[in-house]
Amino acid sequence: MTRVQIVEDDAAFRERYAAILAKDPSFEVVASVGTGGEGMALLELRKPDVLLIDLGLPDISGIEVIRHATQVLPDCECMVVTVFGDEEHVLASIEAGAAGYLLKDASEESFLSGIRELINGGSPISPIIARRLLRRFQSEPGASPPPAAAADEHADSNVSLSDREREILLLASKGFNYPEMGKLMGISPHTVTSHVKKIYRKLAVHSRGEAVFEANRMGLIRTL
Amino acid sequence: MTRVQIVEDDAAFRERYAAILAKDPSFEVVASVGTGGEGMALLELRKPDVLLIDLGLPDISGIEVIRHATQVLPDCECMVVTVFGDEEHVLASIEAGAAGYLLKDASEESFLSGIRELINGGSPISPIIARRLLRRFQSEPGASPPPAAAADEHADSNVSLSDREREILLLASKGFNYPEMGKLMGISPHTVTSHVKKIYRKLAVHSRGEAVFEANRMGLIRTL
DNA sequence: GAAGATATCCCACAAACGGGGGATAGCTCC
DNA sequence: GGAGCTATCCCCCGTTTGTGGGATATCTTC
Repeated sequence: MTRVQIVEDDAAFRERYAAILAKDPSFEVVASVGTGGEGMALLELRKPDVLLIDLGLPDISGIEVIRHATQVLPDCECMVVTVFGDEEHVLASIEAGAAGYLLKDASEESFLSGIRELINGGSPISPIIARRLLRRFQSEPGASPPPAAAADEHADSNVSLSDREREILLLASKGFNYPEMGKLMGISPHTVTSHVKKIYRKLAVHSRGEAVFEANRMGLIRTL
Repeated sequence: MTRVQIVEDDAAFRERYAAILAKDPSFEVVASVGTGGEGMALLELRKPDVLLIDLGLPDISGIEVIRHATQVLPDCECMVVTVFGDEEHVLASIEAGAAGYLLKDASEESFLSGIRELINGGSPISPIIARRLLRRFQSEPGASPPPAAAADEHADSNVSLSDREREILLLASKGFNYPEMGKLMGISPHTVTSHVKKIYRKLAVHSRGEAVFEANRMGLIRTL
């Protein structure tokens, strides 16, 4: 019998988790609360084997709860279930002692199997999260190449955009939309979207803001 | 159409992988060999999108093949499929550039979904492997830069954003959408839109891309 | 001359965004 | 006490974006 505690401020999600867990009789939800304060208080009372923890809690950060849990209940496995996939949250959670990290859009099956993996000593991690972790790992071990921005023509950090792509990126960074860019460049708006798609893949981003940010960081577009 | 190359010395496994891949018409096995030498030679000829690589090859280590692949085919995703779950192999693979790490006992579904995750920018990792990675992360305090906490007194060039606004701008630059930002900050998505509207007015912009660009130019957000 | 990379065009659809309202509450500064 | 600012929340609605397809035409490159 695996005792599970849920700490998640969204009642709908709490219920969803509980419903999923109810499908496996080997799970028992011993606590289900909406704030970090309640969560921490209940940890020592209910002594769960697994803690499902959201990061965006109204009172304190889920990170704090994880830290507390690993201290007072070293045998309790903490699984983060959240919408946040950014590096800061992931790293902070793991450093605090999280053993698993799932995104909230995980399917029911991966959710259940995730918890089973957890109690079997594994660390289920959403692939998107894992990629960020690996990136971190790859950059750490070796001497990290200093980001010395050589302002040369070939200052690309391994990504190279075509002229057309760079041009579009610049226009996008100035707030032009597809029809406007098309007009300015004398091509169809559809073509612009095609280019943008390729740019996003090359930069590994999924939105304008992110693309401009990354391009800036990589020195692909000049701020002047 | 995703081009897959298989490098695995056990013919039975090679065939199994090919059979599984055949079930999804969007996959095409462009090479399937049993030695690292052959594998490296074929990489540049077949230019696969995904490399399934075993570590225990007869001639050279799969690690070498990965290293070679990431150099000559930067866009090719390398997925290790092996029986070795020890830290050395895992870390070496990842440092060499592996993007995924599955154990050979993975189910057919997790195998297929793993490859799909891979090409979608994720990193499928067997939970047992992931646990070792996390342990590594936890033990090595490492050079994890402190999360960009707080508000420095930046010299804003004539516009001044409130703390809240700056915070949102930073999140926007990292590709978060409204619901995610709301969750992250513990406020309603509606509130986020309100802030964004004000930011746009202050910066005199009308889109994410433009906002990030301007904010960058004005030194309101750091490119890190 | 076949293969690759690039640029071009088109369709379609869900999700996200931008901008227009308006409202309550707390805080500061005069 | 009231004006001004910030933060918070909500609705509506048309536009834009992101992303999946697929297609043709260059122009190198091998």
